[in-house]
Amino acid sequence: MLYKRSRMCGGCDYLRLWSGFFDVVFAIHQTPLSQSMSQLNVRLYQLLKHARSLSQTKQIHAQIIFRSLGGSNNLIGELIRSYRTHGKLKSVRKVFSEYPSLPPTFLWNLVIQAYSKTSFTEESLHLFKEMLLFGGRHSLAVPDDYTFTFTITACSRHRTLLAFGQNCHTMVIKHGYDSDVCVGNALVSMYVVYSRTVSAQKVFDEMPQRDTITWTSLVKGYATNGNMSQAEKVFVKMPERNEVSWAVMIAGYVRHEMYNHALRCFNDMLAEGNLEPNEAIFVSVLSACAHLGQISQGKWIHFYIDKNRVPKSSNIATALIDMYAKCGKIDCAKQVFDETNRRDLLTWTSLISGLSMHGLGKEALHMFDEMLAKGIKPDNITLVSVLNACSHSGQVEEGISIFYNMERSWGISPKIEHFGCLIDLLSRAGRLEDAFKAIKTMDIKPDAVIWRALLSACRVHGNASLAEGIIQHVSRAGDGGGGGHLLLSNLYASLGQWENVRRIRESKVENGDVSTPGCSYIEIDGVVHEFLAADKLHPLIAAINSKLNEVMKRISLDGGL
DNA sequence: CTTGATACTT
Repeated sequence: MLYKRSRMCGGCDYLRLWSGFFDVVFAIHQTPLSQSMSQLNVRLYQLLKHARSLSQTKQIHAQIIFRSLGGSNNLIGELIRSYRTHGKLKSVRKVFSEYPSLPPTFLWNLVIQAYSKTSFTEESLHLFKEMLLFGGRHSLAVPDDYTFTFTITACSRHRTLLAFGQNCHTMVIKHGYDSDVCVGNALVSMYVVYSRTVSAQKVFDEMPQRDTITWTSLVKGYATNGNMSQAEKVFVKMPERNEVSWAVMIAGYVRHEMYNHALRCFNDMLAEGNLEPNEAIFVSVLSACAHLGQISQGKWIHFYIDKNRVPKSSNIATALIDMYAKCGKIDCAKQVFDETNRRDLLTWTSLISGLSMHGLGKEALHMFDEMLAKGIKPDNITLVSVLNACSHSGQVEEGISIFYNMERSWGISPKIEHFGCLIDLLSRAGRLEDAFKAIKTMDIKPDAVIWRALLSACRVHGNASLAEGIIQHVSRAGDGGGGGHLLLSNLYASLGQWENVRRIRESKVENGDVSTPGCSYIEIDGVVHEFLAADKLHPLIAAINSKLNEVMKRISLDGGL
């Protein structure tokens, strides 16, 4: 039976393993059972450690049961670990519950860890509580430093378990495990997840020993919950940095929209020359290039990736496609997509979004159909791009149909951004009344983006009376929250009521409500140009504006607006 | 006998 099943599991590496099985069977037949037990144990343990497939794990499991080895800690532990790596939590649980006596701490730890890495983190904590009950009576199952590492990690995965994590922290101190580096690291990163930077810093300060992970976790804390200059202060004090430390800094700059800093940090890392950038770093840096329109740096990174044979994971491909598309090189984006072997949802989505960004709506929809044909289900981000594509290529009916079938076709309920796309779609097509009606029947509260889409269409189509109606509707609905001022002032601006615009702008300044102006970048011949909304600072602003006017004129001639 | 902690954007 063993022979047949292992032949079925296939693959090249199984041969070596199969000869292992053969040795085991051979050994069993050669020597008396009593003498072969410990050898058998060692052999099965080795086999489990190198098992490559679920089927192999199951075969060894069968041998463990068959040879009555169910009480060997090392075998059961390795079995649990193996089932966990295959995502078979039910099997993990079964092996654990079939342990012949009260499981020792080591096995509790493995099961708690197995759940802590999944979305069932509560189960880790449930097991931990159960363990505490047993541990009170049996010294066999008392939690140790590993147990706390796993439970604290579990608390950081789920966003609602701060109190439980704090209880663990108390127990850690009581048992004296707070001097353990890994426990301390788990605590620091847990407090970071819950934005408790002060607590994270306190744990950090009180740790008797720290390693690179401790320092990196603290840097991450300041980079996500504080500002980058605080993160920098910790970063420069670090005794040693690894790839993750740099990744945390670069991603922090990107999160804070400090794209130039991100690129500088990346170059600093390369200048030190002792570490190779990894996938996370490439993804962040490419995102910075995309935001800055820094095509030259982006191309250089692409070249670097190819030259160093960095595997083109779907994440890297996605970042490259996005970078090229945002830098205006849609052909390069397409080429990267064509060269990517393992396309997933993200790769497809970034291409569709890039095509749509470039006004190639028909092509975007075509790619969307191809994606569906490959059996890939879209997510809400894909659908935003697809709806935008419809909007930009005038495929109104197609867009409406996609919008109203989102729920039924893919189980995605329309969110505010999808409504925004729908309103944009209808507005651009001149169906202003339909758009207004759709907004009024929405079950989500419309935001400024949505009103702005409709209003700018009112302006384009010269429909002042509808704009008036919208103003009345908005002030009746009392939509003052977030961007309300801006919205109202845009409303009046679109009606040409400049007195009202001025009144709102002034009250905004009095309230100290200063919004940062929109900003965009483009790189031409190696020079990055920066433009702010209503820019007057660029040296060539007069020439740029006259060109812009010319473009706008030609658009209105061709587009028949 | 044997289990640990840090990273990515759209």
